[in-house]
Amino acid sequence: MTTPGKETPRERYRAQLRTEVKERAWEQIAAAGAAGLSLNAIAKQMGVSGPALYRYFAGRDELITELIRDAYRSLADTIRAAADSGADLTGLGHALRGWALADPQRYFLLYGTPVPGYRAPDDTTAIASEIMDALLGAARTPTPRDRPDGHPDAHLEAHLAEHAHQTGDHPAPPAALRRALHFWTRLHGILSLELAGHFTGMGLDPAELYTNELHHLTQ
Amino acid sequence: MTTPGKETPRERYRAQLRTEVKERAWEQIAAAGAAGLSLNAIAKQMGVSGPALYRYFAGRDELITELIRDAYRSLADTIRAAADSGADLTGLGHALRGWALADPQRYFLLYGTPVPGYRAPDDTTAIASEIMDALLGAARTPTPRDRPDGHPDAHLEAHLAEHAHQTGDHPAPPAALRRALHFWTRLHGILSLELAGHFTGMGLDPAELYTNELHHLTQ
DNA sequence: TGTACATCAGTGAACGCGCGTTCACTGATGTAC
DNA sequence: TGTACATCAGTGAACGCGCGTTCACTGATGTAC
Repeated sequence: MTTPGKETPRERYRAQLRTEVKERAWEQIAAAGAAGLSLNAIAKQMGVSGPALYRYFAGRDELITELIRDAYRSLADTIRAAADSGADLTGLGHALRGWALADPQRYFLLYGTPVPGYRAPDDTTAIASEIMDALLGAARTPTPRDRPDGHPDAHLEAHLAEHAHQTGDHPAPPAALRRALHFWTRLHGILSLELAGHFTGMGLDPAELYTNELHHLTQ
Repeated sequence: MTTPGKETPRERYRAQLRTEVKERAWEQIAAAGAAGLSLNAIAKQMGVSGPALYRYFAGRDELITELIRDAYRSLADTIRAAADSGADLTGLGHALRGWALADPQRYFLLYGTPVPGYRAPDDTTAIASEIMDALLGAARTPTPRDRPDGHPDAHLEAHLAEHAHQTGDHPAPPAALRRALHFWTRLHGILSLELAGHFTGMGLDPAELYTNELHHLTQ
Protein backbone atom coordinates (compact mmCIF):
# COMPACT_ATOMS: atom_id res chain seq x y z
CA MET A 1 0.00 0.00 0.00
CA THR A 2 2.67 2.49 1.00
CA THR A 3 5.73 2.58 -1.18
CA PRO A 4 8.67 2.43 1.23
CA GLY A 5 11.07 5.11 0.09
CA LYS A 6 9.09 6.98 -2.55
CA GLU A 7 6.54 9.37 -1.09
CA THR A 8 4.77 11.85 -3.28
CA PRO A 9 4.22 15.39 -1.99
CA ARG A 10 0.51 14.70 -1.89
CA GLU A 11 0.99 11.68 0.32
CA ARG A 12 3.24 13.72 2.55
CA TYR A 13 0.60 16.45 2.73
CA ARG A 14 -2.11 13.94 3.52
CA ALA A 15 -0.12 12.39 6.32
CA GLN A 16 0.72 15.78 7.74
CA LEU A 17 -2.90 16.92 7.75
CA ARG A 18 -4.04 13.67 9.31
CA THR A 19 -1.65 14.14 12.20
CA GLU A 20 -2.75 17.75 12.62
CA VAL A 21 -6.35 16.62 12.86
CA LYS A 22 -5.33 14.14 15.51
CA GLU A 23 -3.42 16.76 17.46
CA ARG A 24 -6.46 18.99 17.56
CA ALA A 25 -8.52 15.99 18.55
CA TRP A 26 -6.27 15.34 21.54
CA GLU A 27 -6.56 18.97 22.56
CA GLN A 28 -10.33 18.70 22.45
CA ILE A 29 -10.30 15.47 24.41
CA ALA A 30 -8.03 17.00 27.02
CA ALA A 31 -10.38 19.95 27.31
CA ALA A 32 -13.77 18.27 27.29
CA GLY A 33 -13.30 14.51 27.34
CA ALA A 34 -13.69 12.01 24.57
CA ALA A 35 -17.47 12.35 24.58
CA GLY A 36 -17.23 15.92 23.34
CA LEU A 37 -15.09 15.10 20.34
CA SER A 38 -16.52 16.67 17.19
CA LEU A 39 -15.24 16.64 13.64
CA ASN A 40 -16.88 19.96 12.89
CA ALA A 41 -15.26 21.60 15.89
CA ILE A 42 -11.86 20.32 14.81
CA ALA A 43 -12.42 21.64 11.30
CA LYS A 44 -13.44 25.03 12.62
CA GLN A 45 -10.35 25.18 14.81
CA MET A 46 -8.20 24.36 11.79
CA GLY A 47 -9.83 27.11 9.78
CA VAL A 48 -11.35 24.68 7.34
CA SER A 49 -14.88 23.65 6.50
CA GLY A 50 -16.44 20.62 8.15
CA PRO A 51 -16.76 18.23 5.21
CA ALA A 52 -13.12 18.81 4.27
CA LEU A 53 -12.03 16.35 6.93
CA TYR A 54 -13.91 13.55 5.23
CA ARG A 55 -11.08 13.43 2.75
CA TYR A 56 -8.86 12.19 5.57
CA PHE A 57 -11.13 10.21 7.85
CA ALA A 58 -14.12 8.12 6.91
CA GLY A 59 -15.97 9.56 9.88
CA ARG A 60 -15.88 10.28 13.55
CA ASP A 61 -15.61 6.62 14.50
CA GLU A 62 -12.53 6.07 12.40
CA LEU A 63 -10.86 9.07 14.01
CA ILE A 64 -11.54 7.79 17.51
CA THR A 65 -10.37 4.33 16.58
CA GLU A 66 -7.17 5.83 15.24
CA LEU A 67 -6.67 7.83 18.43
CA ILE A 68 -7.06 4.71 20.52
CA ARG A 69 -4.58 2.89 18.34
CA ASP A 70 -2.08 5.74 18.61
CA ALA A 71 -2.50 5.90 22.37
CA TYR A 72 -1.81 2.18 22.72
CA ARG A 73 1.16 2.48 20.40
CA SER A 74 2.55 5.39 22.40
CA LEU A 75 2.20 3.55 25.69
CA ALA A 76 3.73 0.40 24.29
CA ASP A 77 6.66 2.36 22.89
CA THR A 78 7.20 4.12 26.20
CA ILE A 79 7.19 0.89 28.18
CA ARG A 80 9.35 -0.92 25.69
CA ALA A 81 11.85 1.90 25.51
CA ALA A 82 12.20 1.81 29.27
CA ALA A 83 12.57 -1.95 29.24
CA ASP A 84 15.14 -1.84 26.46
CA SER A 85 17.26 0.58 28.42
CA GLY A 86 17.45 -1.95 31.21
CA ALA A 87 14.77 -0.64 33.54
CA ASP A 88 13.38 -3.03 36.14
CA LEU A 89 9.78 -3.11 37.34
CA THR A 90 10.32 0.06 39.35
CA GLY A 91 11.60 1.83 36.28
CA LEU A 92 8.67 0.61 34.22
CA GLY A 93 6.33 1.83 36.92
CA HIS A 94 7.74 5.33 36.78
CA ALA A 95 7.63 5.29 32.99
CA LEU A 96 3.98 4.30 33.17
CA ARG A 97 3.13 7.08 35.60
CA GLY A 98 4.98 9.66 33.56
CA TRP A 99 3.10 8.64 30.46
CA ALA A 100 -0.24 8.78 32.25
CA LEU A 101 0.36 12.17 33.84
CA ALA A 102 1.44 13.63 30.50
CA ASP A 103 -2.12 13.30 29.24
CA PRO A 104 -4.69 11.92 31.67
CA GLN A 105 -7.51 11.83 29.16
CA ARG A 106 -5.36 9.75 26.84
CA TYR A 107 -4.91 7.28 29.69
CA PHE A 108 -8.65 7.23 30.29
CA LEU A 109 -9.30 6.65 26.63
CA LEU A 110 -7.57 3.29 27.07
CA TYR A 111 -8.42 2.37 30.65
CA GLY A 112 -11.35 4.56 31.62
CA THR A 113 -15.09 4.14 31.45
CA PRO A 114 -15.99 1.85 28.57
CA VAL A 115 -18.72 2.89 26.15
CA PRO A 116 -21.27 0.05 26.35
CA GLY A 117 -21.65 -0.51 22.64
CA TYR A 118 -18.10 0.12 21.50
CA ARG A 119 -15.60 -2.57 20.62
CA ALA A 120 -11.93 -1.69 20.42
CA PRO A 121 -10.19 -2.46 17.12
CA ASP A 122 -8.68 -5.90 16.96
CA ASP A 123 -5.06 -4.89 16.53
CA THR A 124 -5.09 -3.08 19.86
CA THR A 125 -5.16 -6.42 21.63
CA ALA A 126 -1.89 -7.22 19.86
CA ILE A 127 -0.36 -4.01 21.20
CA ALA A 128 -1.80 -4.72 24.65
CA SER A 129 -0.10 -8.08 24.72
CA GLU A 130 3.09 -6.41 23.52
CA ILE A 131 2.91 -4.28 26.65
CA MET A 132 2.28 -7.41 28.68
CA ASP A 133 5.37 -9.00 27.20
CA ALA A 134 7.52 -6.07 28.31
CA LEU A 135 6.08 -6.34 31.80
CA LEU A 136 6.63 -10.08 31.83
CA GLY A 137 10.25 -9.62 30.89
CA ALA A 138 10.86 -7.34 33.82
CA ALA A 139 8.78 -9.53 36.13
CA ARG A 140 10.87 -12.62 35.46
CA THR A 141 13.35 -12.00 38.24
CA PRO A 142 11.84 -13.21 41.51
CA THR A 143 11.40 -10.66 44.28
CA PRO A 144 13.30 -11.15 47.56
CA ARG A 145 10.22 -11.91 49.59
CA ASP A 146 8.82 -14.48 47.22
CA ARG A 147 8.41 -17.57 49.31
CA PRO A 148 8.97 -21.03 47.86
CA ASP A 149 5.72 -22.36 49.28
CA GLY A 150 3.96 -19.51 47.57
CA HIS A 151 1.06 -19.16 49.94
CA PRO A 152 -1.54 -17.76 49.02
CA ASP A 153 -0.32 -17.19 45.49
CA ALA A 154 -0.08 -20.89 44.74
CA HIS A 155 -3.78 -21.08 43.97
CA LEU A 156 -3.65 -18.11 41.66
CA GLU A 157 -0.54 -19.32 39.89
CA ALA A 158 -2.16 -22.68 39.25
CA HIS A 159 -5.00 -20.85 37.59
CA LEU A 160 -2.58 -18.71 35.59
CA ALA A 161 -0.66 -21.78 34.48
CA GLU A 162 -3.84 -23.28 33.11
CA HIS A 163 -4.76 -20.26 31.11
CA ALA A 164 -1.24 -19.65 29.93
CA HIS A 165 -1.37 -23.15 28.50
CA GLN A 166 -4.75 -22.73 26.93
CA THR A 167 -3.89 -19.59 25.04
CA GLY A 168 -0.40 -20.79 24.25
CA ASP A 169 0.71 -17.18 23.85
CA HIS A 170 2.38 -16.90 27.20
CA PRO A 171 4.90 -19.57 28.00
CA ALA A 172 5.97 -17.25 30.80
CA PRO A 173 6.33 -18.79 34.26
CA PRO A 174 3.15 -18.31 36.31
CA ALA A 175 5.04 -16.45 39.02
CA ALA A 176 6.18 -13.84 36.53
CA LEU A 177 2.69 -13.58 35.15
CA ARG A 178 1.35 -13.06 38.65
CA ARG A 179 3.90 -10.34 39.35
CA ALA A 180 3.15 -8.60 36.08
CA LEU A 181 -0.57 -8.69 36.77
CA HIS A 182 -0.13 -7.30 40.25
CA PHE A 183 2.03 -4.58 38.77
CA TRP A 184 -0.66 -3.73 36.28
CA THR A 185 -3.74 -3.83 38.48
CA ARG A 186 -2.25 -2.15 41.53
CA LEU A 187 -0.59 0.69 39.68
CA HIS A 188 -3.68 1.21 37.58
CA GLY A 189 -5.72 1.43 40.75
CA ILE A 190 -3.65 4.25 42.17
CA LEU A 191 -3.12 5.98 38.84
CA SER A 192 -6.75 6.11 37.81
CA LEU A 193 -7.84 7.36 41.22
CA GLU A 194 -5.12 9.98 41.12
CA LEU A 195 -5.97 11.16 37.62
CA ALA A 196 -9.64 11.37 38.51
CA GLY A 197 -8.74 13.57 41.46
CA HIS A 198 -9.96 11.23 44.19
CA PHE A 199 -6.94 11.85 46.40
CA THR A 200 -6.97 15.63 46.31
CA GLY A 201 -10.10 15.78 48.44
CA MET A 202 -8.35 13.83 51.18
CA GLY A 203 -5.07 15.71 51.14
CA LEU A 204 -2.99 12.72 50.10
CA ASP A 205 0.11 12.73 47.98
CA PRO A 206 -0.44 10.26 45.12
CA ALA A 207 3.28 10.04 44.36
CA GLU A 208 3.85 8.75 47.87
CA LEU A 209 1.22 6.07 47.47
CA TYR A 210 2.56 5.13 44.07
CA THR A 211 6.17 4.71 45.10
CA ASN A 212 5.08 2.79 48.17
CA GLU A 213 3.12 0.42 45.98
CA LEU A 214 6.14 0.05 43.72
CA HIS A 215 8.21 -0.91 46.74
CA HIS A 216 5.69 -3.58 47.64
CA LEU A 217 5.81 -4.91 44.10
CA THR A 218 9.57 -5.25 43.96
CA GLN A 219 10.53 -6.27 47.46
CA MET B 1 -39.12 21.75 54.21
CA THR B 2 -40.52 18.23 54.46
CA THR B 3 -43.07 17.67 57.18
CA PRO B 4 -41.95 14.50 58.94
CA GLY B 5 -45.06 12.38 59.23
CA LYS B 6 -47.55 14.29 57.15
CA GLU B 7 -47.09 13.80 53.44
CA THR B 8 -49.64 15.07 51.00
CA PRO B 9 -50.64 12.88 48.05
CA ARG B 10 -49.03 15.40 45.74
CA GLU B 11 -45.71 15.15 47.53
CA ARG B 12 -45.94 11.40 47.41
CA TYR B 13 -46.65 11.56 43.70
CA ARG B 14 -43.76 13.92 43.10
CA ALA B 15 -41.34 11.70 44.97
CA GLN B 16 -42.56 8.65 43.09
CA LEU B 17 -42.18 10.28 39.70
CA ARG B 18 -38.72 11.55 40.57
CA THR B 19 -37.58 8.05 41.41
CA GLU B 20 -39.11 6.71 38.22
CA VAL B 21 -37.18 9.27 36.20
CA LYS B 22 -34.02 8.17 37.96
CA GLU B 23 -34.73 4.53 37.27
CA ARG B 24 -35.09 5.23 33.58
CA ALA B 25 -31.94 7.30 33.75
CA TRP B 26 -30.00 4.35 35.16
CA GLU B 27 -31.35 2.14 32.43
CA GLN B 28 -30.16 4.59 29.83
CA ILE B 29 -26.76 4.89 31.46
CA ALA B 30 -26.43 1.13 31.60
CA ALA B 31 -27.29 0.95 27.92
CA ALA B 32 -25.28 3.81 26.48
CA GLY B 33 -23.13 5.32 29.20
CA ALA B 34 -23.56 8.53 31.10
CA ALA B 35 -22.63 10.64 28.09
CA GLY B 36 -25.77 9.56 26.28
CA LEU B 37 -28.13 10.55 29.05
CA SER B 38 -30.98 12.66 27.68
CA LEU B 39 -33.98 14.15 29.44
CA ASN B 40 -36.04 14.00 26.27
CA ALA B 41 -35.29 10.34 25.77
CA ILE B 42 -36.33 9.59 29.34
CA ALA B 43 -39.54 11.52 28.85
CA LYS B 44 -40.32 9.67 25.67
CA GLN B 45 -39.71 6.35 27.38
CA MET B 46 -42.10 7.35 30.16
CA GLY B 47 -44.76 8.29 27.64
CA VAL B 48 -44.63 11.92 28.60
CA SER B 49 -43.60 15.09 26.82
CA GLY B 50 -40.09 16.44 27.23
CA PRO B 51 -40.72 19.65 29.16
CA ALA B 52 -42.84 17.77 31.70
CA LEU B 53 -39.72 16.60 33.49
CA TYR B 54 -38.72 20.17 34.25
CA ARG B 55 -41.34 20.09 37.00
CA TYR B 56 -39.16 17.55 38.77
CA PHE B 57 -35.62 18.44 37.85
CA ALA B 58 -34.16 21.86 37.18
CA GLY B 59 -32.29 20.39 34.23
CA ARG B 60 -30.02 17.66 33.03
CA ASP B 61 -27.20 18.66 35.36
CA GLU B 62 -29.34 18.40 38.46
CA LEU B 63 -30.45 14.92 37.43
CA ILE B 64 -26.89 13.73 36.96
CA THR B 65 -25.83 15.28 40.23
CA GLU B 66 -28.68 13.47 41.94
CA LEU B 67 -27.66 10.19 40.33
CA ILE B 68 -24.11 10.60 41.57
CA ARG B 69 -25.36 11.36 45.04
CA ASP B 70 -27.62 8.30 45.00
CA ALA B 71 -24.80 6.10 43.78
CA TYR B 72 -22.49 7.25 46.56
CA ARG B 73 -25.28 6.79 49.08
CA SER B 74 -25.96 3.28 47.81
CA LEU B 75 -22.31 2.28 48.00
CA ALA B 76 -21.89 3.77 51.46
CA ASP B 77 -25.00 1.95 52.69
CA THR B 78 -23.76 -1.32 51.23
CA ILE B 79 -20.34 -1.01 52.84
CA ARG B 80 -21.73 0.14 56.15
CA ALA B 81 -24.32 -2.63 56.25
CA ALA B 82 -21.56 -5.18 55.74
CA ALA B 83 -19.42 -3.55 58.41
CA ASP B 84 -22.33 -3.41 60.86
CA SER B 85 -22.96 -7.11 60.45
CA GLY B 86 -19.42 -7.78 61.59
CA ALA B 87 -17.66 -8.22 58.24
CA ASP B 88 -13.88 -7.89 58.15
CA LEU B 89 -11.88 -6.44 55.28
CA THR B 90 -12.47 -9.58 53.24
CA GLY B 91 -16.20 -9.25 53.74
CA LEU B 92 -16.12 -5.59 52.78
CA GLY B 93 -14.18 -6.48 49.68
CA HIS B 94 -16.80 -8.93 48.54
CA ALA B 95 -19.54 -6.44 49.33
CA LEU B 96 -17.76 -3.88 47.20
CA ARG B 97 -17.38 -6.24 44.28
CA GLY B 98 -21.00 -7.32 44.47
CA TRP B 99 -22.11 -3.72 44.41
CA ALA B 100 -19.89 -2.91 41.44
CA LEU B 101 -20.93 -5.93 39.38
CA ALA B 102 -24.60 -5.17 40.00
CA ASP B 103 -24.30 -2.05 37.85
CA PRO B 104 -20.90 -1.38 36.27
CA GLN B 105 -21.88 1.97 34.80
CA ARG B 106 -22.96 3.14 38.23
CA TYR B 107 -19.51 2.24 39.49
CA PHE B 108 -17.92 4.14 36.62
CA LEU B 109 -20.09 7.15 37.31
CA LEU B 110 -18.25 7.45 40.62
CA TYR B 111 -14.80 6.12 39.78
CA GLY B 112 -14.54 6.23 36.01
CA THR B 113 -13.31 8.80 33.55
CA PRO B 114 -13.79 12.28 34.98
CA VAL B 115 -15.41 14.95 32.84
CA PRO B 116 -12.79 17.74 32.69
CA GLY B 117 -15.10 20.60 33.59
CA TYR B 118 -17.37 18.87 36.07
CA ARG B 119 -17.14 19.21 39.83
CA ALA B 120 -18.89 16.68 42.05
CA PRO B 121 -21.40 18.10 44.54
CA ASP B 122 -19.87 18.96 47.88
CA ASP B 123 -21.88 16.56 50.01
CA THR B 124 -20.49 13.58 48.11
CA THR B 125 -17.14 14.11 49.78
CA ALA B 126 -18.93 13.65 53.10
CA ILE B 127 -20.33 10.33 51.88
CA ALA B 128 -16.92 9.36 50.52
CA SER B 129 -15.33 9.92 53.91
CA GLU B 130 -18.17 7.95 55.46
CA ILE B 131 -17.10 5.05 53.29
CA MET B 132 -13.51 5.65 54.34
CA ASP B 133 -14.56 5.49 57.98
CA ALA B 134 -16.13 2.09 57.48
CA LEU B 135 -12.97 0.85 55.82
CA LEU B 136 -10.84 2.31 58.58
CA GLY B 137 -12.90 0.51 61.18
CA ALA B 138 -12.28 -2.82 59.52
CA ALA B 139 -8.62 -1.96 58.86
CA ARG B 140 -7.86 -1.31 62.54
CA THR B 141 -6.93 -4.87 63.34
CA PRO B 142 -3.32 -5.46 62.26
CA THR B 143 -2.69 -8.18 59.72
CA PRO B 144 -0.53 -11.16 60.71
CA ARG B 145 2.33 -10.23 58.43
CA ASP B 146 2.55 -6.62 59.57
CA ARG B 147 6.09 -6.24 60.79
CA PRO B 148 6.92 -3.97 63.70
CA ASP B 149 9.72 -2.28 61.82
CA GLY B 150 7.27 -1.48 59.06
CA HIS B 151 9.69 -1.43 56.19
CA PRO B 152 8.94 0.07 53.59
CA ASP B 153 5.63 1.30 54.92
CA ALA B 154 7.20 3.46 57.58
CA HIS B 155 7.86 6.25 55.15
CA LEU B 156 4.29 6.20 53.86
CA GLU B 157 2.82 6.03 57.34
CA ALA B 158 4.83 9.05 58.41
CA HIS B 159 3.33 10.91 55.52
CA LEU B 160 -0.16 9.68 56.39
CA ALA B 161 0.29 10.69 60.02
CA GLU B 162 1.12 14.24 58.90
CA HIS B 163 -1.91 14.58 56.75
CA ALA B 164 -4.19 12.90 59.23
CA HIS B 165 -3.10 15.58 61.66
CA GLN B 166 -3.53 18.37 59.19
CA THR B 167 -7.08 17.51 58.25
CA GLY B 168 -8.01 16.51 61.76
CA ASP B 169 -10.78 14.34 60.39
CA HIS B 170 -8.97 11.06 60.72
CA PRO B 171 -7.50 10.35 64.13
CA ALA B 172 -7.10 6.82 62.85
CA PRO B 173 -3.72 5.18 63.33
CA PRO B 174 -1.54 5.57 60.22
CA ALA B 175 -1.19 1.81 59.84
CA ALA B 176 -4.96 1.44 59.59
CA LEU B 177 -5.12 4.30 57.13
CA ARG B 178 -2.43 2.62 55.05
CA ARG B 179 -4.31 -0.67 55.05
CA ALA B 180 -7.57 1.04 54.12
CA LEU B 181 -5.89 2.88 51.25
CA HIS B 182 -4.29 -0.28 49.94
CA PHE B 183 -7.67 -1.95 50.13
CA TRP B 184 -9.24 0.84 48.17
CA THR B 185 -6.64 1.34 45.47
CA ARG B 186 -5.83 -2.31 44.82
CA LEU B 187 -9.40 -3.51 44.66
CA HIS B 188 -10.37 -0.56 42.50
CA GLY B 189 -7.55 -1.44 40.16
CA ILE B 190 -8.80 -4.97 39.58
CA LEU B 191 -12.47 -4.00 39.61
CA SER B 192 -12.24 -1.22 37.07
CA LEU B 193 -10.14 -3.33 34.72
CA GLU B 194 -12.60 -6.18 35.09
CA LEU B 195 -15.67 -4.02 34.49
CA ALA B 196 -14.05 -2.46 31.45
CA GLY B 197 -13.45 -5.94 30.08
CA HIS B 198 -9.67 -5.81 30.03
CA PHE B 199 -9.30 -9.33 31.39
CA THR B 200 -11.62 -11.09 29.00
CA GLY B 201 -9.22 -10.62 26.12
CA MET B 202 -6.53 -12.47 28.04
CA GLY B 203 -8.66 -15.32 29.27
CA LEU B 204 -8.24 -14.48 32.94
CA ASP B 205 -10.73 -15.01 35.71
CA PRO B 206 -11.20 -11.67 37.48
CA ALA B 207 -12.72 -13.31 40.55
CA GLU B 208 -9.51 -15.26 41.02
CA LEU B 209 -7.41 -12.12 40.86
CA TYR B 210 -9.76 -10.33 43.20
CA THR B 211 -9.79 -12.95 45.92
CA ASN B 212 -6.05 -13.31 45.64
CA GLU B 213 -5.66 -9.59 46.19
CA LEU B 214 -8.00 -9.80 49.16
CA HIS B 215 -5.78 -12.51 50.62
CA HIS B 216 -2.78 -10.27 50.25
CA LEU B 217 -4.63 -7.46 51.98
CA THR B 218 -5.63 -9.47 55.00
CA GLN B 219 -2.70 -11.75 55.56
C1' DT C 1 -72.10 18.95 50.98
C1' DG C 2 -71.33 22.53 47.62
C1' DT C 3 -69.27 26.28 45.48
C1' DA C 4 -65.05 29.54 44.34
C1' DC C 5 -60.55 29.77 44.06
C1' DA C 6 -55.65 28.50 44.01
C1' DT C 7 -52.24 25.24 42.93
C1' DC C 8 -49.91 22.35 40.07
C1' DA C 9 -49.09 18.57 36.30
C1' DG C 10 -48.55 18.18 31.67
C1' DT C 11 -48.94 19.76 26.61
C1' DG C 12 -47.47 21.62 22.25
C1' DA C 13 -45.11 24.94 19.84
C1' DA C 14 -41.03 27.19 19.37
C1' DC C 15 -35.95 28.71 19.67
C1' DG C 16 -31.29 28.02 18.86
C1' DC C 17 -27.82 24.98 18.65
C1' DG C 18 -24.44 21.61 16.99
C1' DC C 19 -23.88 17.30 15.36
C1' DG C 20 -22.55 13.69 11.41
C1' DT C 21 -22.80 13.16 6.82
C1' DT C 22 -23.88 13.57 1.57
C1' DC C 23 -23.41 15.87 -2.71
C1' DA C 24 -22.55 18.76 -6.64
C1' DC C 25 -19.21 21.83 -7.73
C1' DT C 26 -14.78 24.98 -8.18
C1' DG C 27 -10.08 25.49 -8.35
C1' DA C 28 -5.54 24.03 -7.75
C1' DT C 29 -1.98 20.48 -8.28
C1' DG C 30 0.07 16.83 -10.40
C1' DT C 31 0.90 13.60 -14.70
C1' DA C 32 1.55 12.17 -19.62
C1' DC C 33 2.74 13.06 -24.03
C1' DT D 1 9.20 23.39 -22.30
C1' DG D 2 4.31 23.38 -23.28
C1' DT D 3 -0.15 21.76 -23.71
C1' DA D 4 -4.27 18.39 -22.43
C1' DC D 5 -6.00 15.79 -19.16
C1' DA D 6 -6.75 13.47 -14.71
C1' DT D 7 -6.58 13.67 -9.89
C1' DC D 8 -7.62 15.50 -5.71
C1' DA D 9 -8.36 19.24 -1.90
C1' DG D 10 -11.70 22.07 -0.21
C1' DT D 11 -16.30 24.76 -0.38
C1' DG D 12 -21.06 25.75 0.51
C1' DA D 13 -25.54 24.25 0.68
C1' DA D 14 -28.49 21.02 2.38
C1' DC D 15 -30.68 17.01 5.11
C1' DG D 16 -32.25 15.05 9.17
C1' DC D 17 -31.58 14.56 13.71
C1' DG D 18 -31.78 15.17 18.74
C1' DC D 19 -30.56 17.95 22.26
C1' DG D 20 -31.68 21.39 26.41
C1' DT D 21 -34.69 24.73 27.57
C1' DT D 22 -38.49 28.52 27.68
C1' DC D 23 -43.21 29.83 27.51
C1' DA D 24 -48.12 30.41 27.18
C1' DC D 25 -51.75 27.63 27.94
C1' DT D 26 -55.29 23.68 29.29
C1' DG D 27 -57.13 20.69 32.47
C1' DA D 28 -57.17 18.27 36.62
C1' DT D 29 -56.48 18.16 41.63
C1' DG D 30 -56.50 20.02 45.93
C1' DT D 31 -58.02 23.80 49.52
C1' DA D 32 -60.99 27.23 51.96
C1' DC D 33 -65.16 28.95 53.25
